[in-house]
Amino acid sequence: MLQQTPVARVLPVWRQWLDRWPEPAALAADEPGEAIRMWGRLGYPRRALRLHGCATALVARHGGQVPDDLAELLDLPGVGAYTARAVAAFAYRQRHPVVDTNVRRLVARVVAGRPDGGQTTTGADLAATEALLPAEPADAAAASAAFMELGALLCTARSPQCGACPLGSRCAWRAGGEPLPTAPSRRPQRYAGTDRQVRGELLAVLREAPGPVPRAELDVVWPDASQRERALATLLDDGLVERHPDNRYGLAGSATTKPPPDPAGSGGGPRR
DNA sequence: GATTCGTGGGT
DNA sequence: TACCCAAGAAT
Repeated sequence: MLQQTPVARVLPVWRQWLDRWPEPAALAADEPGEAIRMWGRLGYPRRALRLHGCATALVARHGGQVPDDLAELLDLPGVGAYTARAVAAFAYRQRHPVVDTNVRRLVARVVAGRPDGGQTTTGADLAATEALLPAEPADAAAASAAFMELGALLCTARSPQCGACPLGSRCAWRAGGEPLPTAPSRRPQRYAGTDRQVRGELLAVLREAPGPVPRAELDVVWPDASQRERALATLLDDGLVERHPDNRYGLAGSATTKPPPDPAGSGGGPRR
C-alpha cells in the first residue's frame, strides 16, 4: 500500500484491511474483487490484485507465512527490491540495504553531493546504501529506519531542513552549497483526461456497486466512447474487471455478491 | 534503463 | 491554477 502512496493516506485503509483479513490465508480465501473493493481510492489498483495474489502465493508456497529469505520474498507478486528488503530487514532483522525514494535522495545528497536521487533504484544505489550500514544486522535495520525517516522528514525533496540535520557537515550536497537540480527533466504528470482517470472512474462505479452492473452504468462516467472502450479493455486485460455472460461488468471474481434480481435467470454467472 | 500504472494533498 | 510528488513494481 505504501508503494508510491503517502503514509497518511494508507493508514485508514490498512487498518480496515487487517481488521477484515488479519492474515494471508484470510485474504487468499476471499475473492480478488473484494481486495479491489477494499483498496478504495489508494490508486494503482493492480496493487490490490497483486496483494491478493501475494496472499495466495504465501498460502501455496509458504504455509501462509511470510518467508524470511530475500529470494523467496522477491518471487512474490508485487514484491520488488524495496519491499523484499524492507521485510527482511525490519521484520527479520537481516542486514540488507532498504532503499526507497527517500533513502535514494538522502544518499544521493550526502554521499554524491547530487541534488536528487534517480527515479528508480539502481544497483549503484543499493551498493552505496549498503556501504553506510553498520555491521551488526540489528543496528543496520535501525540505521535503515533512520535513513528513511531522515529522508522523509528533513532531507525532503522540496524544502530540506539542513539546519536540523544530524549529518550536518558530513553531507556532500550541503558542503557543495546545496546546488539545485540542473534540468527539470521530469515528465509531465498530468492526470486529468488521461486513460488513467477513465480507468479510475470506471473502477469507482464497480467498487461502489454491490455486484456486476450493466454496461450502461459504465457508459455514463466518460463522454468519449473510444477512450472509454480503451480504458475498459485495459481493465479487463489487467484482470481487475470481468465481463459476465449477461453482458454485465464486475470486479474480478466478485460475482457472488448478491446480484440484483435477474429476470433472465442467468444467475451471477459461473464461478470456479 | 525508460515507461506505465491512480489519487490526493501540499506549495 | 498548475505543478510536484508520494515507504515501487512490472514490463
